[in-house]
Amino acid sequence: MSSSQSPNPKIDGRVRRAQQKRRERRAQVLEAARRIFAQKGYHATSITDIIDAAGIARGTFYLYFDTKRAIFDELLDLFFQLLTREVRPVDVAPGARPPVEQLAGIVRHVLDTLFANRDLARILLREAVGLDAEFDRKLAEFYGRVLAVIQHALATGHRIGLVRRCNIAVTSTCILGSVKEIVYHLAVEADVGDLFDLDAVTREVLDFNLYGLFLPGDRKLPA
Amino acid sequence: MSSSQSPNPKIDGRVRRAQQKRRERRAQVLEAARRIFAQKGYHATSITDIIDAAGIARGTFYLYFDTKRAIFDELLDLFFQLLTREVRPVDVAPGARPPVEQLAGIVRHVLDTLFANRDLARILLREAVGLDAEFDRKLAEFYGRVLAVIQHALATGHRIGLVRRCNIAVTSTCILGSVKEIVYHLAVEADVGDLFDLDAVTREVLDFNLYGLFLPGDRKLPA
Amino acid sequence: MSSSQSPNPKIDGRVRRAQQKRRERRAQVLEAARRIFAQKGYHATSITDIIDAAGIARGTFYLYFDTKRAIFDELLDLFFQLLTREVRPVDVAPGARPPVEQLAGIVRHVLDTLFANRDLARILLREAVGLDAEFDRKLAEFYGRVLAVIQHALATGHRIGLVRRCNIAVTSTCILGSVKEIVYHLAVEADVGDLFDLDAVTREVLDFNLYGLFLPGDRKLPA
Amino acid sequence: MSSSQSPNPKIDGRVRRAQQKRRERRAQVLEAARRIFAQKGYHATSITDIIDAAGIARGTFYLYFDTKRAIFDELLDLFFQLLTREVRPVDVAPGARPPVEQLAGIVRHVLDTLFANRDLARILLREAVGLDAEFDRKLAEFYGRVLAVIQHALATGHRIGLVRRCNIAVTSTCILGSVKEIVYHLAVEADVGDLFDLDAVTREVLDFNLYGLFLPGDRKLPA
DNA sequence: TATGAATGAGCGTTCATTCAT
DNA sequence: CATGAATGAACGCTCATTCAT
Repeated sequence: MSSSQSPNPKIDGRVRRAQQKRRERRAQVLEAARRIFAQKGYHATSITDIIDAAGIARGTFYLYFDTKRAIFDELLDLFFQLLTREVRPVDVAPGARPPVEQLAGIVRHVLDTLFANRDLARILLREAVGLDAEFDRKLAEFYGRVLAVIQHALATGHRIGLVRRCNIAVTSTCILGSVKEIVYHLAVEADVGDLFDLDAVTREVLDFNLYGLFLPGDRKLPA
Repeated sequence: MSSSQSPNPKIDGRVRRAQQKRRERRAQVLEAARRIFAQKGYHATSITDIIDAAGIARGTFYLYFDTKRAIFDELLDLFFQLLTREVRPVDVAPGARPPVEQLAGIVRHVLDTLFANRDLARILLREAVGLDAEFDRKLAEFYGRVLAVIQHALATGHRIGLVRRCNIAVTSTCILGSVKEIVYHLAVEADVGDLFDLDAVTREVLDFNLYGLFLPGDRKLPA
Repeated sequence: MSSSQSPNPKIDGRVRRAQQKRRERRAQVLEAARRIFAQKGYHATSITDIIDAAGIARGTFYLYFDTKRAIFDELLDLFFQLLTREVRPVDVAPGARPPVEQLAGIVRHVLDTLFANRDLARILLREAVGLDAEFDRKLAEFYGRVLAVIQHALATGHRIGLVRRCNIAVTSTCILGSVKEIVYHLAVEADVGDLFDLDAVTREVLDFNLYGLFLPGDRKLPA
Repeated sequence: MSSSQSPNPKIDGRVRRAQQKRRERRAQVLEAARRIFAQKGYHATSITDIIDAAGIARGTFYLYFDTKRAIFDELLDLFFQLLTREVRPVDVAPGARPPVEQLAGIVRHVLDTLFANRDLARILLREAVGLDAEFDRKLAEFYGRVLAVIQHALATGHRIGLVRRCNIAVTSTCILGSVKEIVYHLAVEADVGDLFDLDAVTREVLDFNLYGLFLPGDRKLPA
């Protein structure tokens, strides 16, 4: 019950091998573009830079990608997928792991992933900002999804009495901002040789978001 | 004891009026550039866009600014000054206003200023990101100064026992990020017609940074 | 017997003084242009350069000269006059000074004049070359006049049996060339501090043109 | 014993043909530039002029030459080589051809070459003069080499008693000047239809430089 | 499929000239 | 007369994209 059958398995194999080769070629160009975009930024990167890095001819590039913009979009979309996969609502069902543990896990995963894909993170946080209206929409959509997850978590926290009352829109934005800034430093500004204790950073970020700055004894609002 | 005397007040007046006019002209071009840069971004903005918006001829632009880049720099530097003026260490001397009130004042001022200069904020947070190495340095320096103020405040808070122990580097980055993200939403993403209760936003941001998310009763670190 | 009479001598004086001032202003601009043109060349010299050097405003320049090209032309015309004045047919009338002495005098005068007006010489020999078709005509006319004088002298020399038979067109061109090249070195290439014994140079140039290179004993044409 | 072997002669051929085509294209642009530069001069020639004459697109020009200046330099360098090849010290070894015959050969060759490359000669003698400091250096170097050869010849002439005593610096400059001026007339000023008996011109130039103007009998210096 | 020569719209910048004050 | 702000045509150059081979 295969969806498509061919009377000629020999040609099938040839086609499959060709497609395989094509996929590899594409990946090779994508990889080169990622490196260069991260290094020089979108505008400063020329098609020449990419094809030189990929070791292909000018025309070949356009065999795999429609425009310079298209390959950039694809890189970002890839990264969006990578990140979205990790951002998942906290499970508050009975018997689930403690929420805070789950949060720690998510944050740790996000930091790990970003750090492992510093190039893409750099592109997302630096080069994709202020590119054009079309990209703004895409970015807004992505961050909107992230915010929705955070907001859902806050609302759940309110419902089960774990989280104090607050303006969800503002607070979720603050949380997103604090994480983005940490990621930015880790992925963009930190020198290559810098060593990070990602566990410690994770704990600090969580602590900041969960407990704020004040000591428990001072927990009174300003008059 | 007048600061400067001229034997020819008539010419003096003429000169003064000319300088006045020149300043106005400059401001007019700067204003046009601000609008366009905020709207289309640095790269998508052409000199033609700016002079069309300013209603001047091509050559006139170069009478007031050396290069396209120079006028952009000037806009950003202006904004840096505007912001830096407001970011000042918290005063913990006896008799000073309560620190939290001071913080509230600073945050409120920053939000006010940014909101009143949405174009510049948009340029700072979107167009100046990932522009080039020279601008990166400038930006890093600015945020470095802001971070230094936050870190100083945290250290002081530790010393006087107001703030719980934490990793100052990570925590200050989180604070900066939460404020930047709020500003970004207010200045960049919010629709023109949106109404904000800046007081309420200020309060929420402060609450988030000071108290975090958890209810007092839950104030225990995750195992 | 004055060509024009005025009923108002007071206004006459005023007019005369104004014209005098105008003439001085013109000379001042011309002098500045001469300096700059000689230094930087025609194309590299901007109107800004000239008015800065002359200490006048932009518009003032166009009060005295129609175009950048016009002031350049005027400088060259001035120099043409200066030189033409000195280039005069040799007098072979009985009782006149010996022809060779006259020649020595002329060459010496030309070298003196050119050396005293190195700026103008530099402009004539460097900047005016290959400027445009219109100027080519002017230059050709000037050198044509010089050549005519030389050719006349050669013809006269032939007639009175002083000069050996030769192709007048070619030989006069050689003579002009040898003098031009000497002038070029003196006026253009020589460092400011260099000292020249103009008398010695004059003698050498004359010797070269009159006697050529060969020793008398070798005076036989190549087979 | 073939100089290079390739496992794929088909590709080799393709590469060779492509290089051949490239060389032709380059030559075509160079040729167009030569024509226009000679006609209008460096400054009056625009890239548009060149590409129109060459029948190529704007970008194509920059595929073959880096800047407008670079193509001009290349033309001149080409010509420098062409000329330098012909200017060679006179051989005075026993058994060598008579020096005067050698000189005649050199002069004849120079005139031939220049006349055959009138465009380049025009560019060298007109457009390259007073272009900029960088080019001045280049030109000075070239003429310096030519002068050195002349001076060496003079010194040799003195040594072997063939040439009368003279100031070598001044005399060599005169010789250079006389040849340059002849070349200038032949290559730059002469109308296209003019006919020259280059042999006759050569003889006249040599005669002028060797014997000067005076008849043997008058060979006495002015008092 | 792969190539790379060719394209041309578009850019930022300059500068001789004009003209209202 | 003198000023200098304003003008705009023209320049050299770049680079994403196309297409014949």
